Amino acid sequence: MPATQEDVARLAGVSRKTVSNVVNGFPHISKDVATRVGAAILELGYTPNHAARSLRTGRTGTIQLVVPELEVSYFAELAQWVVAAAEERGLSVLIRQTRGDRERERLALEGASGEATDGTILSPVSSDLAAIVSRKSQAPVVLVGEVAGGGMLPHIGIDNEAAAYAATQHLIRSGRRRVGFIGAQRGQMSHMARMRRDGYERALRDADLVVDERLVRYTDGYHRREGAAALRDLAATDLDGAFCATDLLALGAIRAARDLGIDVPVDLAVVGIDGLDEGEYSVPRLSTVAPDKNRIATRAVERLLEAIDTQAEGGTPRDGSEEVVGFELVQRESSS
Amino acid sequence: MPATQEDVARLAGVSRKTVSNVVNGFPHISKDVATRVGAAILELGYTPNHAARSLRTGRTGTIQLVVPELEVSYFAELAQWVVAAAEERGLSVLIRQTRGDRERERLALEGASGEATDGTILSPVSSDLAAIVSRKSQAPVVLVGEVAGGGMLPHIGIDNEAAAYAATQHLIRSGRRRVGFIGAQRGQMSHMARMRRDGYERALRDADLVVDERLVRYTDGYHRREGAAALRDLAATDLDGAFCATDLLALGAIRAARDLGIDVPVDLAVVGIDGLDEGEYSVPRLSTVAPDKNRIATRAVERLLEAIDTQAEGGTPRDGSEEVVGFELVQRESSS
DNA sequence: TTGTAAGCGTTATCAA
DNA sequence: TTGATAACGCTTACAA
Repeated sequence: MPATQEDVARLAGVSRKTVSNVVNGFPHISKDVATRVGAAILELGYTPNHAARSLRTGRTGTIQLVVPELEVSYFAELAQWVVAAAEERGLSVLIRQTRGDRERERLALEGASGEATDGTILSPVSSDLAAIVSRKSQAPVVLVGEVAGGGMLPHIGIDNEAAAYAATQHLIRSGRRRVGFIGAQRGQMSHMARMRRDGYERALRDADLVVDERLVRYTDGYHRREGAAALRDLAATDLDGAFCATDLLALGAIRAARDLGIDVPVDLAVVGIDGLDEGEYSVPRLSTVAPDKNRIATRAVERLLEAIDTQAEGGTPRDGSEEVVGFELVQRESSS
Repeated sequence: MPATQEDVARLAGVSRKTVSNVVNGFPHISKDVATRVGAAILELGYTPNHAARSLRTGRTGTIQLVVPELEVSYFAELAQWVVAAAEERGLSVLIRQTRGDRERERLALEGASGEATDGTILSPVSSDLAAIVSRKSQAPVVLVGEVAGGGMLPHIGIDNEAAAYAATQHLIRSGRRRVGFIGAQRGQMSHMARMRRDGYERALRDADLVVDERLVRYTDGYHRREGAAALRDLAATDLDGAFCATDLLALGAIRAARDLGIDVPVDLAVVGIDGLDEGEYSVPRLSTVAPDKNRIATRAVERLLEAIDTQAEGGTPRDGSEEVVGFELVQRESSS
């Protein structure tokens, strides 16, 4: 049976409220009382009861991170930064996986775990999430990656069109003329997939190259396996460059190319997006467009915290503004 | 302002307790009352208040997963399985990262977040954690991976010695005679590092090969970078095989070998441990000893749940028994 | 500077 | 089968 404030108060010979003051670092406490209470706390091994505290304050000190799946390295790296940024601000992070499932996504926001947290950082699977915005007076949500909710929710991410443009342009500048596209999407065309595709096409047009549908493939998810399958499918064409919507797809594509005797980068140049650590050590090393993941995570946590505070003060949360984070084109061996 | 049981009770014309009964699926409720309450809940958009419920019940419905860092793919994959297994049992997972830091590890168990969860699945950084066991009547802990607490805590993991033996033996059988070891550890020799090293040595001895300290390197952490550095360091020797304590170290080693013009597997055969998805698509594909990660995660969640229930019923938790999970030697291109 | 009283939303106990 | 009442441990008025 853990000790309560009551126990500490009794042992220290003060009132419960005084213990509370000491615990919360309330300013006006006499030296004598402070040390007495401190000693009692130590002796009893008292820890404030989290549930009682949040029942009273309405805050849990926990935020939720909802991603498709941690097995996809981008989300693991993002999660790492989110957990770190949250820790710096005294917050804990609850992680949920949607596996690209709408129902799981909805549950994460409306179900019990939404109630157990102060707010959510969501990497949505699809842009069609009217449901997200229509939630009545629930905890705040900040979007990361995919855009959703029709621009009604705050969103942190890179300029996907520009990132795709940079990647494709890089391939063209390295002398490729038949540049293909391997894009990830769940279900129907997502906003992110469309942006990356748009950037790809604009880069082609700017270089006076034609957009050839035969060089374009879509995958259901983000796994290496799917990138490999897409490339095998493209191998019959005269492809000499491949812009992949994510690094994992690119790494899968490189593996498949290798199996088919296609030399990367000689026969085929490959560029991805994500800036995974894995691409720095792959064979060949992967050229990529690296978003500032640390910044995305940090800003997402900050924005969420702002929204939580605003709502707590009864204010109306700032409506969904877009926040664009930088990226960097990293040229490595897969595209030289 | 979210609706409370009180509001629902008023609208449905029943008492608060009745609403509680309906919400918790209590057996004896008249059809009529149930539907009336159900309608009221829907109309008001009522969700049970998590804090109040856990204050009352003493349960949070959340468990903690404490790992060194999610950026290390093994932990990301493990986390994925833990989150999935927890979800199946109606639990949420709070993730904390220790970054190999003792203080963070201690805080995760004793600090506020320990109070916010029903129990902890811990992947400790070192075996020297007397502190873990000496915690007074705190929430239960189940260990995963590294052993700690002097066998006083339940532990789920593979037989590290046998896994290392299998990996090393495989290298020897493929004709290697100068097999090196690249091992991960934080600070002083961890229990896991020692077990893996023991298995490595036993396999050498069983094949009448000598253990040569010059072929052994230790890294501080688990990153590709460190595996690469270790291999560069070993390159001056006559090494023809390398057993790496983790897949990430192995992948780093392969990259470094490549850079030095060492052909894997012709000049150097490499085997890791972890069974990462990454190794299935790397160039060359990575031979590995794959633990049943799903089972480790599932059993850890189950054991933790058992311990939580036992403690809730006032029983003394079953003492730290070891639970061994299977592994599989996966032969791929890096060691043929 | 400290103490007293009240209540956060829920479930457990016990009567009705 | 349902309802009243009392906690759970804490913080926030307000009073001393």
